[in-house]
Amino acid sequence: MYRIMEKTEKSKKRESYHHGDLRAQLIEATRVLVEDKGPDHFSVSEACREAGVSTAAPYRHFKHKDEMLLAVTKEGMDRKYQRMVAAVEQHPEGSLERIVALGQVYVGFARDEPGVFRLIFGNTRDHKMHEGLMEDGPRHYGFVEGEVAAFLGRGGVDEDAKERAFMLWTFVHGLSFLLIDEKVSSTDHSFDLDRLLLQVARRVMIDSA
Amino acid sequence: MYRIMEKTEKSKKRESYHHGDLRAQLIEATRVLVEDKGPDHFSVSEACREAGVSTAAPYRHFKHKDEMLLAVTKEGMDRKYQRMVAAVEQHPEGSLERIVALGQVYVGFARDEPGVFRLIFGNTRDHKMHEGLMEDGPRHYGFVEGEVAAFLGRGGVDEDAKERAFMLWTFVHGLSFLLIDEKVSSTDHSFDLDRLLLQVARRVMIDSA
DNA sequence: TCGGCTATGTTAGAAACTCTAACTTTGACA
DNA sequence: TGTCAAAGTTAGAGTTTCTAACATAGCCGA
Repeated sequence: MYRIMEKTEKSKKRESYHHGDLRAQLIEATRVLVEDKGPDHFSVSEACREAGVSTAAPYRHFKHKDEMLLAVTKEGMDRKYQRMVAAVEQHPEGSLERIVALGQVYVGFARDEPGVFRLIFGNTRDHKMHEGLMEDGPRHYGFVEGEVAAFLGRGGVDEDAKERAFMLWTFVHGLSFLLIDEKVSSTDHSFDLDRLLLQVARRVMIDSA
Repeated sequence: MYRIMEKTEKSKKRESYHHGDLRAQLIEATRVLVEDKGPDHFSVSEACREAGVSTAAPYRHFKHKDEMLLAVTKEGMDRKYQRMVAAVEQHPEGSLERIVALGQVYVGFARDEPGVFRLIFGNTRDHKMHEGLMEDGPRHYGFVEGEVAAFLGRGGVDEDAKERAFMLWTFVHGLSFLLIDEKVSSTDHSFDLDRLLLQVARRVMIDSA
């Protein structure tokens, strides 16, 4: 699991009245708690205890609890996107490996940070409240569609490319949740993630429309 | 959305001290609230208001809040399973239509009862607390594997059948969540569920291993 | 250097929620 | 008919989110 271990100089017991870095530290505390207890068992109070401030302090930085979660969500989406871009760059343009790599990052992120993954893709009605969050999803997905179209050798993203991209998304999305919800044991000897991703990528990307 | 409208004779304002049907009525109230507000915004107090009893009353029937949700979960799984069996029976044995029908029920259930669907497949660590709930999942999934094997014309469920069944599950699972989480708009003119399910069923079930 | 403004802390407390304890009612059954 | 247990009730402890009113201090202009 993803952990940031570097602690700011004021991480424990500050001596000044003002904290100096509270907003960032609250977001980080929130992220850790979300991973530890799950998004629905996260409490503001606990984050405050963690950061060593009163329970009223966060409300100088966030309108309400959900805004803290949204901050973590946003930050998580950015991180996930960066991983996707980095993964793709390691393979030649238009190759199937790029597609597979995208799937690996998707599932990998879910397993590394299930809490944040849930925030990103779970019940997301309140994403609308966050500035820019609603735009990130389609933009990131557009990137995937572009890769799919590139593999197919099309000029642009046509209907067929969209459909195939959607099948792939659906697949890795479902797989991610089944894994983090422990509906399927990844330790099962017959479970081979890379093989499975390759299988699916082939079945979806190759042959007739 | 699924609604039970029949009201028991004591549904509103009972005159007797004892309720008579509280357990069942609380489960039903819980189910409705879970659909209306989502599983994580459900509160025992509200269910009590709904049923017209004090907030302490449920604790005669359930150990804690989660046990009420588990009851709804269990009941939902049973209902989902029945729908699956019923759907399959409408098509000839070993036909691809049976496979597609299973997918339709899966996604259909998610759309009809997103709240309960989330309970069944969401963060399910506490399913262990419920007697029998942990066994239901594998049993229902075994049924699907059987159908897949039947289509393939195998004697039993071999490794290949298992892998294909898993791909299908993963797909409909992901699709369900993307739909109920509004990551993809089902009203999009290019979105055709039946077509998509058939596409995927073909790609997964037909041709080389 | 000083005075004040504003950002960012604090404490106190309201309202909601989960769950327990102790009490009450009532149906069932010996 | 009398008693017990099941299943309600009220009271309240402890936690939570969030607001209001107050406190501190960093910064900035005179």
